[in-house]
Amino acid sequence: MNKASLYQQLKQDIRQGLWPAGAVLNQQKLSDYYQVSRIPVRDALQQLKAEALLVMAGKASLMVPPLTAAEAEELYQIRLQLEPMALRHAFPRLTFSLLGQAEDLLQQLEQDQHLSAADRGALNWQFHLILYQPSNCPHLLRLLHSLHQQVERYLGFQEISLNYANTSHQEHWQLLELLRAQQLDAAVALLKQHIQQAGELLTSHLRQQPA
Amino acid sequence: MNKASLYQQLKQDIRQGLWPAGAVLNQQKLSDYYQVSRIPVRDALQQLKAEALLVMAGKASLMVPPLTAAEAEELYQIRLQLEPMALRHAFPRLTFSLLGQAEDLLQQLEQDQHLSAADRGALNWQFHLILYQPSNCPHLLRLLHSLHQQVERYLGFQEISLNYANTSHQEHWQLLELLRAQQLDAAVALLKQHIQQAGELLTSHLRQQPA
DNA sequence: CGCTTGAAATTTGTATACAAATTAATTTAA
DNA sequence: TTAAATTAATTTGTATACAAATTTCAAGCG
Repeated sequence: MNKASLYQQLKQDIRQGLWPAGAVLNQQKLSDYYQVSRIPVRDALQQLKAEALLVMAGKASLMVPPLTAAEAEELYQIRLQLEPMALRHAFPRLTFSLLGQAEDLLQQLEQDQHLSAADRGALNWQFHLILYQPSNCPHLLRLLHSLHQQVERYLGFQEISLNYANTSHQEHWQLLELLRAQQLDAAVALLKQHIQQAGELLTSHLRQQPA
Repeated sequence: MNKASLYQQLKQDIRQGLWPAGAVLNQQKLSDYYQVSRIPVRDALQQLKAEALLVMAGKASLMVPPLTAAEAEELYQIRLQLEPMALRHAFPRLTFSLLGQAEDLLQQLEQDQHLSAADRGALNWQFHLILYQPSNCPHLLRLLHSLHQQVERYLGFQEISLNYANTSHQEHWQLLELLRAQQLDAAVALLKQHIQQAGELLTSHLRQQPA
């Protein structure tokens, strides 16, 4: 378990609820659990903190942040501003090859019935990423990646994940269709609607039964 | 020199050109220079890397990223999407007291003739931050803070900084005026124009004489 | 002359030990 | 009984030492 993989493992374990929202992670506990010294644990923790996947709890301890409707809404609103921008920048350099890759992902996402919520989240982001990659905007992509990772924590609930998936599949196919037909404005409009809808679904769910 | 202050010091030293664009920072060199062990150096470096104030150079070494017109443009375009959003969210909770604080900052920024480029950058961000704070969007604010820090590296050139300041002072005052008059839409429009203009000034300068 | 190969040097990653700080628990006073 | 203060426990921060990896550089080959 080296530095990079410890970071990945911790991130996954947080997503999957091993360290649930509100849990305080101290270095000793983690270094015991993962069988490494505190140094790589510190590194991983700090990186997760920088990505806001952990937050300060008190003066010096780190916590898995609670899930709140307010945060979810904020994250989706930021996505709503940035993803259309990414799509616009990428559009001129989108190739049929890329659209094909995106299509493959969609099919996989639809057909594989027994995917975990985490897997679905990852595939969903890969789909979007393929469309945004050609933007040649490294900072924007890094930022979006970070946002998606934060959002994924909210999709750990199977119920949400399923609802989410069903309503968005159709929109995903439509999006590809519009892009293939060179209908940028329509595609952007659909993307906006898609994000807004997903955000509203999630936040309304969270407000009904707070995590 | 503890962990937090080492991070601040390094960041400032990068902004001020002690470690110039393209420089490779290795832990040994820094730990010698700042008279601390490599552990806190590692921590600071990793944090700076997470904020994209340092980038990977090769497989394991970190570099002060080169300044490019393309990056500057990207950063400003992201700001252009996010800052209007922040202002809109903050608007309902903007008080005259806050507007007054912003005014004080502007005056300071105008009157103090012998401010360093770094100081001007910091004050400029503080001005914007006062207006965005009441948005109650912690993620958005964190993100904008990070973007501003990256942009500040580009304002180290006194020539740019001065030009920038002169053209933007008037817009800053106007912005406050519109906000005080509850003219949100006009204020947002002006803000957009302000950011776009500043971005274009910077990128055109960079394209003329690459850093 | 350029390219690959391999070894030496440098640099990063990790463990352990100890110092400093924070968190908790317990005592003491109002 | 509650709240403040002090002490004990835990936890984080840092230095040093060593292992693993990367980078550099020079020799060998085509």
